[in-house]
Amino acid sequence: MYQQIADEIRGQIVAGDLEPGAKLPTEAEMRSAYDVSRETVRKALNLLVNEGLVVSARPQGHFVRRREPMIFRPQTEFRKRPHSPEMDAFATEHSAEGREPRQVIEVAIVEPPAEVAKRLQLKAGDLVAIRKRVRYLDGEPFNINDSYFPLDIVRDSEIMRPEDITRGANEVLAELGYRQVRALDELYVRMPQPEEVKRLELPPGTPVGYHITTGFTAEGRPVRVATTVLPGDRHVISYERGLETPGEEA
Amino acid sequence: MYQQIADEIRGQIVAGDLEPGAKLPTEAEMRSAYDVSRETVRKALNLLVNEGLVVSARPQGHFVRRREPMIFRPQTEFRKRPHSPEMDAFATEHSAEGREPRQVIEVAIVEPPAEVAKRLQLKAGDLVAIRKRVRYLDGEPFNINDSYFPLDIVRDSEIMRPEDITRGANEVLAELGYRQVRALDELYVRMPQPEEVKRLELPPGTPVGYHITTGFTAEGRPVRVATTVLPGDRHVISYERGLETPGEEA
DNA sequence: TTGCCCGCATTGACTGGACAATGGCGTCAG
DNA sequence: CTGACGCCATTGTCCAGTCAATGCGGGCAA
Repeated sequence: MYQQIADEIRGQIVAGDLEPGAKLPTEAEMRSAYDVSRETVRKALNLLVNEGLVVSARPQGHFVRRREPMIFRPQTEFRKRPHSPEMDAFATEHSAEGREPRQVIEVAIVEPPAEVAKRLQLKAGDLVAIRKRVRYLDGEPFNINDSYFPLDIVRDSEIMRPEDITRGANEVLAELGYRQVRALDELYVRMPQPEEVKRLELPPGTPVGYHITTGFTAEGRPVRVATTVLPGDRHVISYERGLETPGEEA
Repeated sequence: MYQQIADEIRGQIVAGDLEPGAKLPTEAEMRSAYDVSRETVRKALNLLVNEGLVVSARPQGHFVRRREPMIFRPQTEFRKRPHSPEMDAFATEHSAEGREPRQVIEVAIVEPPAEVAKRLQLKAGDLVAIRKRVRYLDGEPFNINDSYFPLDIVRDSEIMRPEDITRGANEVLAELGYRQVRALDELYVRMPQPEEVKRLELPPGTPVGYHITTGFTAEGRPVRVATTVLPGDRHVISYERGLETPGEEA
């Protein structure tokens, strides 16, 4: 029965009868409209909230959720910065859309999590340098980006300083003799962990993409692992590929 | 308070104290353990269900959710089939992992949805051929893959027949004179629509990746749009890239 | 031994009620 | 006119209880 209520409202949302930002009837109104108890109405609303269609703003009511994703291009991070050299890759990508970027950088030396150690082919006890970044757009948290480097190759380099690296960390790695020529990308789709919910201020019903890039040198050594947590409501992941002709084999 | 209960159980799950498949305490047990009402316990469980950590099997109880993703490689769909030619790209990719693939194909001529028409650069009223596929693995639905082709270039071709195309629809397109040399991939992360929940038998708390590929010929004409709905609990999206050196510009 | 049926534990759905928290808005005082 | 205060509509949290649905497993009959 609460499913039916949810279905009806969901229908109005997808049909456009209720536009993004529109206010839904209050619980009391729906209660009398459908002649059910308040808890039943709330269950219907809870469904829609968990589907990411509705947000609740106490005590204003429930509203149809707005959605304005930005474009995330993993490839762009490796292109030459076309414009203002004082902006890093992130700023360049998004400032064009008229929003103000900002990022908070933290640097540390840690034992890497297992999934990172595996991809960097480290032995137990090996340490890594980690650059943790939370990126903001117009003051709102946008994504979390953590880059891991084997400690022995970045020790004392610019990468250890908690400041923007204008020309990109990848260029610094190249200057150190570890130019990346190949990357393996993996993407998981899942619900966020509570810590991610807090750091990214995610409303309920917001899944995230968890993107892991491993960068390799020409010799095949992995020298960088970057993980990005991408809130689904703020991102489109986009990339371009050339296609192999079916005659050749990789 | 129900948050605290959820936190505690979540902690046990991520710490590994509760292994995948393990049975949680019953609602009654938790009710007396925490000395709260049943509704409060259920609210905590509902949180975990929507986070994708727990599934409920009535009337057996609640269980820690299992997760065994398969690897999805958009690039592989363009490689020459290395092994058994009677399997299409999908079967080849997954049969190696010892599971039995199957797919149901449907072909139709329709007016394309707006997001497809836009990518195929069609005029209003232009029709497309659509190949709708639901793919199964070991009898379980795995993903939904719909491919759209401009009707004028595939009319009367093999693509209109609702059967497996062993050598791949892309090869057929190439034989028709429309070899694709470039593709644009977009990926959205969102919660599934009710229809997708039904077709893919998605448990609550399962987000999906919505993958749209547009294939272009050397002349720059889009000749194929493929959309794939990828349940987050069954997929890892994976691809490899060569990296441009920062000296050159794309 | 085999097969059927029913009980029972467990979760799902719904009700009615109570109190708390929040933020806007109107009112009132300075 | 301005600022502070308090009302109030609305959602959040929690409780106690009732009945329904489900599937396993034990008991009973053939």
